[in-house]
Amino acid sequence: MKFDERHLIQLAAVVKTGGVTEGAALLGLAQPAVSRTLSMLEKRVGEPLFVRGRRPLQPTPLGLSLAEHGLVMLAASRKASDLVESFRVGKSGVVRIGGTPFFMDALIAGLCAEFQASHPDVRIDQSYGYFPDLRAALKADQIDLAICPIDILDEGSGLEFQQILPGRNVVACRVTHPLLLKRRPQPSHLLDYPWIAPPPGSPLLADLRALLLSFGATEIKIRYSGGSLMSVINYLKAADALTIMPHSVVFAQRKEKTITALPITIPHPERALAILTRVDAPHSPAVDQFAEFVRSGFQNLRHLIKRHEESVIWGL
Amino acid sequence: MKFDERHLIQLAAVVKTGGVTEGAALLGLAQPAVSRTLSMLEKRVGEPLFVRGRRPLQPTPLGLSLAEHGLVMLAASRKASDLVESFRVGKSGVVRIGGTPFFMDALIAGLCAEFQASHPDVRIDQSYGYFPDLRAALKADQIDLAICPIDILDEGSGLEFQQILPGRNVVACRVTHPLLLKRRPQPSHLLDYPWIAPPPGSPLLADLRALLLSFGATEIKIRYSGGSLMSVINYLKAADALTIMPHSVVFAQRKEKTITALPITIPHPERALAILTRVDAPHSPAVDQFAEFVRSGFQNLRHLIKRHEESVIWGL
DNA sequence: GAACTTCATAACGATCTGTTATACTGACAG
DNA sequence: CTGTCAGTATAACAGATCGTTATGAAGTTC
Repeated sequence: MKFDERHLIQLAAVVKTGGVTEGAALLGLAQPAVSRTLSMLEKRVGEPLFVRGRRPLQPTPLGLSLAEHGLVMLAASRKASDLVESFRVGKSGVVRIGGTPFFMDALIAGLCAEFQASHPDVRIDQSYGYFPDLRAALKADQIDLAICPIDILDEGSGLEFQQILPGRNVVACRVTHPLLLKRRPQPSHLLDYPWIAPPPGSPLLADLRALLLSFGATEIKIRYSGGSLMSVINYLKAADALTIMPHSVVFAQRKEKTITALPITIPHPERALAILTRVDAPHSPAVDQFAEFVRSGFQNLRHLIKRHEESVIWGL
Repeated sequence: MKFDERHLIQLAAVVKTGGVTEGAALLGLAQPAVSRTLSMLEKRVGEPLFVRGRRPLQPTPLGLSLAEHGLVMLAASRKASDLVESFRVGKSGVVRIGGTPFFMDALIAGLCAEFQASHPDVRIDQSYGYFPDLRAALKADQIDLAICPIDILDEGSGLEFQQILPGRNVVACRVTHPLLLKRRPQPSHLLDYPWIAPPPGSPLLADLRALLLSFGATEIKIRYSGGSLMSVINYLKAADALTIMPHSVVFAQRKEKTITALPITIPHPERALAILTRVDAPHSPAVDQFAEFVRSGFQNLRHLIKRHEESVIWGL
């Protein structure tokens, strides 16, 4: 006995509403269509599904049981419809993002949480990597979106770059670092302290090498490397070490009052934080929504940084 | 976005099996039918449901989510089919039985349990009543089956009677009753003990009156009445009282060694225990199965009683 | 018992389904 | 690189089914 699922749904509607006419209305059908379905079902099943001549229409036990299954289908069908609707406006789906560890940990994770306040049914799968990996992952359709610093000369055939934050590095240290007591710390002083190197593969690592060499270091004294942001921060909290970090990452930690940036200007890398997407990516509303959210989030961040620095200047 | 449920089921089958061809086979369809459904779905939804050119066919997140709903429907559909199959052979459904209290309590309840060992999905709704109520309940389609003693002259227009046990009453007492010590108790002795009367409405009540009067009682000394079987048994356990009961009911209690029948013959009532059904009752396999089970159960009981009495005689 | 509501049936056009036949595409081997 | 192979998409068609309107039958209510 194989059923047409639609028939069971019609049965369920009739049982639920207690009448053929009402059941038909519930499904947006004309009454005779449903009536015919019921007759057909009873003939196929060979058992009465309703007690005839009773109003409100009373189902037999078998009719009732069958209707329950129909109701399950009706609910599933409705859910499927809702799913597509919410997917269309970006309210459901999956967003697979990849990015460099520091940015992800310091900035993106929090943004994800904020995003899901308004998009609770969007799942976010996060992964880590540096530009070459991320580019490959994008092209292999393993991620929808990459957030990473790119050199202005990086070529991304088939990729779209959207710059969201200018590249700007600072030297980070704990808030009790002795160098912060000097009115105008000199680059040469920096070489007196142990250094933490960013993980291999990070563009920051190259920045650090260039920086230290420009300060006249003959050899680079690395005490610790390879840790994630949390490791680096915890290390910094416990020692007068120094490291190089994107300004925005240090800025995002300002509330914690554990690390800060030395008031010393170092060269801008020719680089910018960007959102990378495939130009031929399959359209996904949730991804679009998330990307837009990240863009506006970083725009706010830029303003915050600007105001923060102005207040510091005025505060001087 | 309204879906044809069948389409979602086809989608689910394809996702589940990992291929259009296999999915079609799972549903007993040709491959092009399913292929067309998928194209149509993608066009309607406006989003890709599968990553093209991948084998095994890989669904997009949206495709996967939709397929899950389809799977729910497929499962519900299968369950509905199974339900009808099991209903057809009487393995599921509802059986509404009514009967006289003593028989129901002593014999039928246990039979119900035995029946459900082989028919676990059949629900049994039990209610109590005497012949007039049961006949009315049958005609009003409130019960499917009545089990009660009927007078041979009861007319049951529109009802079918199936006799399952001849009428035979005994005088019941506790196993320690003093009358059991007498070799051949005389009817007159019976009047020396207090009597329990069956509930009003029970045909046993009339039997009791007739019996006592035939023994020469001028007035009927009733000490207790109206209780269910359990009450009567518990009363009997605690006093040297007597009562009248169907032999089968006393017999069913033999294992308990609490009550027994006095070895004294009393007149057969012109009555028999029967299964009553409406002749125009809607066909219900579960009811048929149950009725057949009850019939065979009582046939066994008859044999048991016969063998038991033979052994008692040989034992003498 | 009359008015009213609800359900069943009939007839019909449009749609959709499932089929077979066939062309296309990606995967794999030599 | 190319031929083969399995799997998928497309085309065309016959038949079933759906949903509709119109109308008759049955039941409920006052």
